[in-house]
Amino acid sequence: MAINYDRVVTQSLAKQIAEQIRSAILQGDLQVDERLPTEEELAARFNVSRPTIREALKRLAAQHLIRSRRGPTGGTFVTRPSTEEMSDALTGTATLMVSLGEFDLDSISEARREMEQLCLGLAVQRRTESQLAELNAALNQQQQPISDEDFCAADIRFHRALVDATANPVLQFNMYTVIEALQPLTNMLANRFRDREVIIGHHQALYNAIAAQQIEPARQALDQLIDYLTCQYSKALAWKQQSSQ
Amino acid sequence: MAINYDRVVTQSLAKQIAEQIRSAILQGDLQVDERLPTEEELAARFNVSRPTIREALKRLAAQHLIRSRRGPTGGTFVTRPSTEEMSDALTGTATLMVSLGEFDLDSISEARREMEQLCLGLAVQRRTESQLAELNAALNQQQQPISDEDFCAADIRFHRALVDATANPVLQFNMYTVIEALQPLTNMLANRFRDREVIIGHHQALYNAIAAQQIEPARQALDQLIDYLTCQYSKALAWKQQSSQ
DNA sequence: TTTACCTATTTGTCAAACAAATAGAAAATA
DNA sequence: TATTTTCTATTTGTTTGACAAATAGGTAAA
Repeated sequence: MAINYDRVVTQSLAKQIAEQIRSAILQGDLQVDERLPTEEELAARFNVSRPTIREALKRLAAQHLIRSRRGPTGGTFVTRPSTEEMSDALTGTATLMVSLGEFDLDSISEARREMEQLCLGLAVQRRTESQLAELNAALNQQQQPISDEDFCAADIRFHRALVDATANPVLQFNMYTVIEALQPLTNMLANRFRDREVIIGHHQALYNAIAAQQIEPARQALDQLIDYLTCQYSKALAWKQQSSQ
Repeated sequence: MAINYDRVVTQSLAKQIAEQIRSAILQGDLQVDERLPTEEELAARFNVSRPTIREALKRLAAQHLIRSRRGPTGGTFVTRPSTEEMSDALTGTATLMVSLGEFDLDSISEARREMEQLCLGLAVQRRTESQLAELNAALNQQQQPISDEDFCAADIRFHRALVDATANPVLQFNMYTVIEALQPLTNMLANRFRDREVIIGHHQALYNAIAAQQIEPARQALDQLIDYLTCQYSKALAWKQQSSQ
């Protein structure tokens, strides 16, 4: 008769413990701001050493699930990650995927075009005066004699303001990936004065159309911007590939 | 005259070290599959203890940036995270955001409608026979007398197949957030036979339109599905809120 | 009333040791 | 000669035990 075997556990103790606590948090069994047992108590409960518990907790902290504080009112608490923390984590992930070649330029371009057009439709309807002001401020910043880094930061600022005008946090959250996934590629063009001029021109057209709440000119400006960027990226990549041979 | 003060560092050593290594990875200074110095060597280099190094490394491991192995050919290696690993991390994040109320139902609904309509446009053009087969298989699975969990899993399977038909990894990556962010809400409806029938009906219409490559019927079917789901969610939430008072 | 000091608690860091996993080399066996 | 078993050194995983640092709140002093 056949013998049944239990699955062999190859994961480290710390990882297993982290997974258990993570599941409890995601399932709502641990509430935000709830205090976990002390490290000593957790060690006793899981029957492991305190350093092992600490390794497990550091995994959770790295995922913005918990935070800790020393002192009599200290301890380890389930945390409420801010949207900014999550976005930073997400863009780091996206940046890694791009650098690993998981996302090719055509896919990024297409995703950005489609998703930003979608946002544009909502932004044209819903933009507020303060969001318009932010778009304008980013545009003005790009027109200054600023560094490549600042130009790129202003570029992100402009597109984030556009996405913020959708008034939809889910779209905002997702668009940050796409906007900043192109960041390393935008860096290739930021040093060229001519490219800056063209980008600023399209941004100006975008801004004008959004301000006037005219969807068609806005769509065309965005299409032309994405077309231009994709074309320049391709040229820059080809040139870079050729000059490195 | 004024005295200048250096910024006081309040972050733990482990976190600071993790951030430095993470930056090196994201900036490409550390390549995938590259082996880091041993824990002993890192401790010497950063002038800290080995347990502190281990805590830093566990943070990076939790973010799928490194992996480790014991033994003579062991060590700590920069890892190439799979798209699945990243998606799992992302959906965990999205699930947390939903449960924390960062994403309200209207925003989720709107984002899903807009983004899935976008994907639908591409999917109708690009779907392959095997993707159609996968859509059909998920649909057939939902029509079986299965558990609530399996019904929800089949629901995700159907929509993932739809998104996969866009042939765009960036859209796929982003859509997983939106698809699974609604997962806890779909759970509310999966136990009701009547709701299942309606959902299956819309899925059938979607499948038929995608198979026939007719965009308008596909759009209408998706709109009706999202409308139905949003309406039922609202009712279920209102009912749940009322019965918990 | 305000400021300074103190205490006990919890996390952060450390040293040292040993366990476990492991690739490949060497030895034993068929 | 080919295959299997054993062994070794390396690196990570885990533990024990200790002490440092941060800290909220209570108490004492000004």
